[in-house]
Amino acid sequence: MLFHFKDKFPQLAPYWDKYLEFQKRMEVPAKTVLLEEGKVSENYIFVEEGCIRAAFNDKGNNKTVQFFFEKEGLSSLQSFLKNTPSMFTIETIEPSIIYLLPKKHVHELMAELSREPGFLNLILDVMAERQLHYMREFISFIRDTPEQRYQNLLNERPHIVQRVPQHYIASYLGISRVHLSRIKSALARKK
Amino acid sequence: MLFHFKDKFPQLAPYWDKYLEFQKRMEVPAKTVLLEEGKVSENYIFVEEGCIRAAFNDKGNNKTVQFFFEKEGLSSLQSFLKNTPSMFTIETIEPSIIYLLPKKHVHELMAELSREPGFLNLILDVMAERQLHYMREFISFIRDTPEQRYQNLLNERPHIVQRVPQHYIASYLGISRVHLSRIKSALARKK
DNA sequence: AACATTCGGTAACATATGTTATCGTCCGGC
DNA sequence: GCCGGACGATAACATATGTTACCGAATGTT
Repeated sequence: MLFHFKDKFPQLAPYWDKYLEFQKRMEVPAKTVLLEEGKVSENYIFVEEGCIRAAFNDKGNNKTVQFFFEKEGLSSLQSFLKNTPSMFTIETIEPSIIYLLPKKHVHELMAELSREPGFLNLILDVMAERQLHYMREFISFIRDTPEQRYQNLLNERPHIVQRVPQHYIASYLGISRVHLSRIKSALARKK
Repeated sequence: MLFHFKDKFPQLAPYWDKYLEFQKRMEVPAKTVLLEEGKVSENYIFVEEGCIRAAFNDKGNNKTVQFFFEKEGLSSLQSFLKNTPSMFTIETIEPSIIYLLPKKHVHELMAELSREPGFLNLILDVMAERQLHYMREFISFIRDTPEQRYQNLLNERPHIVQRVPQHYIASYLGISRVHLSRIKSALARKK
């Protein structure tokens, strides 16, 4: 949740620079596991270049729940905040350049920021936005058919469809890869 | 998100009592609309007695997304925090006793609390928990069949199945009322 | 160049789910 | 006590979706 602040609240920029030195830069190939399901998250991850997915194992099937691209930050929030085993594996999709900021420094940074006036509203905002994100995903399952969900993806986040292998997208949409393929050819025929 | 604190963090109790006088007590019959979809949320709602649902309109169909019971508090978070039109209608299911705390006082209360040490971590915790809630709902759609989702509901939140009319539950599970009825009779046959 | 691996398309079949319609029960208002 | 509406079960049929299996293209490895 941290580096989202950087773009949105430039007035806090000095803090980021101060913590730059603690970040570890890594250049990794595709399919590199950054955090394994069941282990405790130790780093906040910032994507400089490339793309990453969060997934979990369901009776032998690997199911993707979220995608991250350049300039986005992520952590397994629940694991990171509460020191519990992560529900997800975090894995690169493309060869990527990432920065890791150890949990210890994240907490220091948070402590410093909390003294800044307006920080409470800031964090409320950021957390509310995240909450909204998952709520929208949830509602979309109640409201939309898989075909509609795929179209939403095409309209709202086309970069995902362009850069992510199709079978990851299928599990993210909650359907089989065969059915996603069917949906695509049905859409192509309509035009 | 406010009155969750009351049970979990008794050390903050004085604050609640102080704001008691600003709350408006209401005794309402079933199917009373407390907030209409499209309008801006003006009150934080606390359920003293009874039960409430949040729902939205989808092409003429009414779809329920969440249930609330006694001693729970709620608001249409996004509408409440950002003064935007609510995505949901909030409506009683049973005859209920509720307390309304106007937004103005909620903000005052938050401002006071933010001076309390440890409040930041507290609110981070509460927000993270809410986020987790919606994330789990979302993941359940990716992972589970409707039948499994119904069983989860039975196991984890049986009070919902007991007190809420079945067609509300069907839309909450993302299926038709007919199919939920089928699932129930299939389960009954298994035993 | 041969080869394995990953990825996506398609077909055929089985199963899950939606839609519409009908019926019976329960419950509140009159 | 009668009536209408809300609720839930069931059937019959249509459609959506999963599963398995096979093919071909692209890519990386040796």
